[in-house]
Amino acid sequence: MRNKEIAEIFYQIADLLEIKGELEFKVRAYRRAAQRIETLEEDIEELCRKGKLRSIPGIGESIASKIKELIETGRLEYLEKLKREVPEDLIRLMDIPGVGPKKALILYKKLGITTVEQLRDACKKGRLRHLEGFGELTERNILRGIEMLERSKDRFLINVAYENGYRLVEYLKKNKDVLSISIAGSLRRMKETIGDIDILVSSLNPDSIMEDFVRYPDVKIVLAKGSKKSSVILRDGIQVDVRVVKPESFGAALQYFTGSKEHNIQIRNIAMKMGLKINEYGVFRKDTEEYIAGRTEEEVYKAIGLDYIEPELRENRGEIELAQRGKLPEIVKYKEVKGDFHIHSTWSDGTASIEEIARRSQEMGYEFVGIADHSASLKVAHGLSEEDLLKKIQEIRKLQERFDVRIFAGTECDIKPDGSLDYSDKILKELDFAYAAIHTKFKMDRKEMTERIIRAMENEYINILAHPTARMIGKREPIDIDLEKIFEVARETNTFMEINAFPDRLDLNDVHAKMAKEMGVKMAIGTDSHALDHMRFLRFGTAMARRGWLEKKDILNTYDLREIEKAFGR
DNA sequence: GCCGTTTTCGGCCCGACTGTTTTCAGTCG
Repeated sequence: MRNKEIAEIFYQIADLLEIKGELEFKVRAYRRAAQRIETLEEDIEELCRKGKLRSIPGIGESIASKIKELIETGRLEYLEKLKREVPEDLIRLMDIPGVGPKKALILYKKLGITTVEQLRDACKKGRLRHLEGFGELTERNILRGIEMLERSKDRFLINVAYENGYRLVEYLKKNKDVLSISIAGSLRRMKETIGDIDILVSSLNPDSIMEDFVRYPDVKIVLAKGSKKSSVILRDGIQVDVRVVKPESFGAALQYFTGSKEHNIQIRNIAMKMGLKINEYGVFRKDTEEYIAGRTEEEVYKAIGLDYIEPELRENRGEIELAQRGKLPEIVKYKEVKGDFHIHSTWSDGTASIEEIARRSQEMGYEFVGIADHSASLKVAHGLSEEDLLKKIQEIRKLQERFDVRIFAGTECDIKPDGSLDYSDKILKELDFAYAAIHTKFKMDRKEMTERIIRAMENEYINILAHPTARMIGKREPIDIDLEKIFEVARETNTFMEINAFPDRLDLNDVHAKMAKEMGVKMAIGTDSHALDHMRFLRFGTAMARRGWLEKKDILNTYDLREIEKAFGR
């Protein structure tokens, strides 16, 4: 059984226990264990065999024996028993915003409701309003919640959240009562997908901020409006929460609302052991309630003896321990990424000419730009014949005379099912660099697919493996490959792994990038732009690199031109 | 259910908003 499957089962147990009204901390213990398992790097079956389950924090005697039972028998009597007591379907009701364990249980006990459909029907017929703790408004809210759930099943891609978030920040900044303002939450941490947007403001006049916020032209529905917190849904369907705090609490609140939750729990534990208390208003002495810090985040971290931790690192993946010892990595800065390797032009399926791309690159302050169009066999994307590729190289050489930005002539060469390449060595050699990429036959078995990719990487003219797992967020599962093996070969052959910055790819992702770095593999960021407008996605690739703890030296895009040319080895 | 530099028992992060109440439970993050 995979880690994720086992984690799912413990999440399920937590939900069922919660509906049953079990002790809150027991529920939390199961959730914590599930989360640990989900984010575990080692294979849980392996740990189980070695009898090391108990070494996972949050897993004690009881949960360890349940894991063992699951792995050995494929089922869990405890879960079966729970399901006999509480209908499994009730869990789904808790997905509806506004319905928690208590309401779910009442709905089941009083009206026999177990499914979302039944609940929708009961709301429409006005059957909920007579229940204790429910009213007509509750019915309407639940109906709206169901609608929203169905509409927003998927989280939002980072670019959607990023653009909406920063546009709104610019709008709010015009209010003269805004003293400081920042994005918080998962968007500030630059997670690959975003549930909702959090914005934090410091002001002495919160009502003025909230008035402006709910009047923002893109607001579709106002969900809540108070002087400390308000929530709306924007036209794009994404929810935005704005919170207003006093200036002396801004840093503490920013730290609190940036999360992640797991990171903050750790932070609070450290504070607790020091006799301190951290909440969104500041750091306080536990006994006297004396205010110690809170105006800036730096202050908050310093108060508990930690170096400042960049938002992208705040996932409780070991950053706190390193911050305590002053050993945090110096992660790559956004401005250190000096160009983009992966841009499609009108020669294949891009919408901009090479000249336009070069001009835009210069405007963006790039030192280099890589043009990487599709290869011949990818007919749907107008892949270039070898003949046309030579013409394209000529065009680039000519354009180069008129531009300061270095234009690298490249390709995104298809890897055929047998691992051979779409272009001959003779023509690959003429280019400045070459990507290899999988665009066909995604469903090969693990061994075959891994060998296919390795064979391509072993070609001396291939420099970068494009979007290594080929996943598309919300659309396509990653291909089945042995990443560890691929990273080993990458290190041996000096092949760079791409961090594809296109918002629905983000491939390698943060976890894979971290793993690659730890194995000594270098990476290259590319946007996979098919239009000039896509070129600003570069930031999302850098974000994945930062989330993967990558430093400047790990990323080809930060090298000097000489070093890049040397790395390409032509 | 888990855990331990104050604890093998008694804590476990904690506050805001909503809708229902008429002082608070439920939900959320």
